[in-house]
Amino acid sequence: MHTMTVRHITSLSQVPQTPQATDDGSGRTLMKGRQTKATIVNAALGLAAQIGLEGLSIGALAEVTGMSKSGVFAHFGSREELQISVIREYHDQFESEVFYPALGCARGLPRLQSLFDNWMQRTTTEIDSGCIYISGAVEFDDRPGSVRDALASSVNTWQNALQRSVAQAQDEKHLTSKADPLQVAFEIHGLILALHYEARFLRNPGAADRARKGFSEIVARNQV
Amino acid sequence: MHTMTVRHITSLSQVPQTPQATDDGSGRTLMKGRQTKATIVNAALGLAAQIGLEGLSIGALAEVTGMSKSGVFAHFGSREELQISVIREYHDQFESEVFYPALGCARGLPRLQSLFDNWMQRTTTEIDSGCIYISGAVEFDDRPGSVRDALASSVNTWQNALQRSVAQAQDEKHLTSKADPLQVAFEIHGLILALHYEARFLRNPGAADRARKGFSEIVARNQV
DNA sequence: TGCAAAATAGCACGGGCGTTCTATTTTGAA
DNA sequence: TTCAAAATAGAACGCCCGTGCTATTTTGCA
Repeated sequence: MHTMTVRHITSLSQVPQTPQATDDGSGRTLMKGRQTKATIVNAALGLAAQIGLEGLSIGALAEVTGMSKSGVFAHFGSREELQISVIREYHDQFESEVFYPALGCARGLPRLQSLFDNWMQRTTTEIDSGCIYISGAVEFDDRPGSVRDALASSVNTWQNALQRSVAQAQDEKHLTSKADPLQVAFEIHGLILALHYEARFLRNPGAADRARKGFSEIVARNQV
Repeated sequence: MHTMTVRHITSLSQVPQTPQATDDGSGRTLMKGRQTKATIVNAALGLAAQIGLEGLSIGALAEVTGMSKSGVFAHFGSREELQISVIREYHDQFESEVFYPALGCARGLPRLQSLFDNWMQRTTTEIDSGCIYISGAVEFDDRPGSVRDALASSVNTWQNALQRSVAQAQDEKHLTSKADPLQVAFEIHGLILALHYEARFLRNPGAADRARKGFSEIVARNQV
């Protein structure tokens, strides 16, 4: 029944020959599969933001993208790998929307303020669309495995960047050296989480203003 | 509040004859079903805290309680009703662990401090067990229905109590009248959410201390 | 243009889910 | 002790899931 075609690798030509591809525009040799995969991942990101990484199903994804289940599946090899791809995509978007633009501001308080503003901006749109860093944390907080690892690693990267920015603001004498970067980052994180909770779940108006006010209070209290 | 049930009585014999039960100890006429239901709900609460209200499955619950699936099911009539029962149970526990004990403290800052301490205490244990108000918010933030309604209503009850306590602290001149109770409650909520996120998901040590420190800063800033 | 390799589709599988229906057991007041 | 009602069990349902096969189509260099 199951004809086990044992692939004996005797010659290099049997190695799957991953063709290199110019990862974006028009340079030809962009294999169709990569574009399709990108399409799928984007659709999956939108879906996961709304219903969570755990809610993500290959069937639903196939329907959305107009493909067959197995066609979608083949790009990832497992549901876990799909989830990880989604996390990576989210990570990249977050980085390019929140982190990189802030590098245009001067080290210290200006950059910290920019990081927060960009973060607020993104969270505000996520009041409608949902946030994977937040929903994923709840879904995977005691479900060990590679998905959890990918998620935690991604969040940690961002937290470290935020803490570093606080420390830089201290170096630049914008914030008092007595402040604890971990404490400041913790409190800022809390404001974002409360914003997401109260605006997205409870649908309380004015949450964004309260988050912004909270941030300025934190800055004021830690100013030199 | 939930004892309304104004049954329109057309023929007494048709009324399902809900037998009244002494809801606790040994007073006889405690129908076996009620005890069993309570057992199930408790097991469900433990399960839901860990894997979420959405992860709750009747099969798993049957296995845990040593009953049959249909035996469990019969007590609720639907999965939604089971989830709502769990939310009610959580609500009651939260109330009796966090809210009521604080009423023993004097109105104003002492009571607010007690509310926060009790909340911290509960959240600390929930770093291991999980919190339904937090995971449920993420699971149901755009899934309308009776489960979401029950959850939001329960959370709102608590938020109102917290805001009221802040306002009382202003009345008692413990906090400045310039403070905004909504703002203060928002920031406190953020601290708890950050604690839960960073301790339960990221497993960062020291999060509880940061939450406590954050609270005392909020109080200090708003003190008269 | 030919043709291997890559991409996609189609189908089936085993398993868990909530729910329904019908039996059986257990309960507790008369 | 009796016996209806309450509580529980058992089996079956249709559904969707992830995944593994095998075919078929599409791609893009030689």
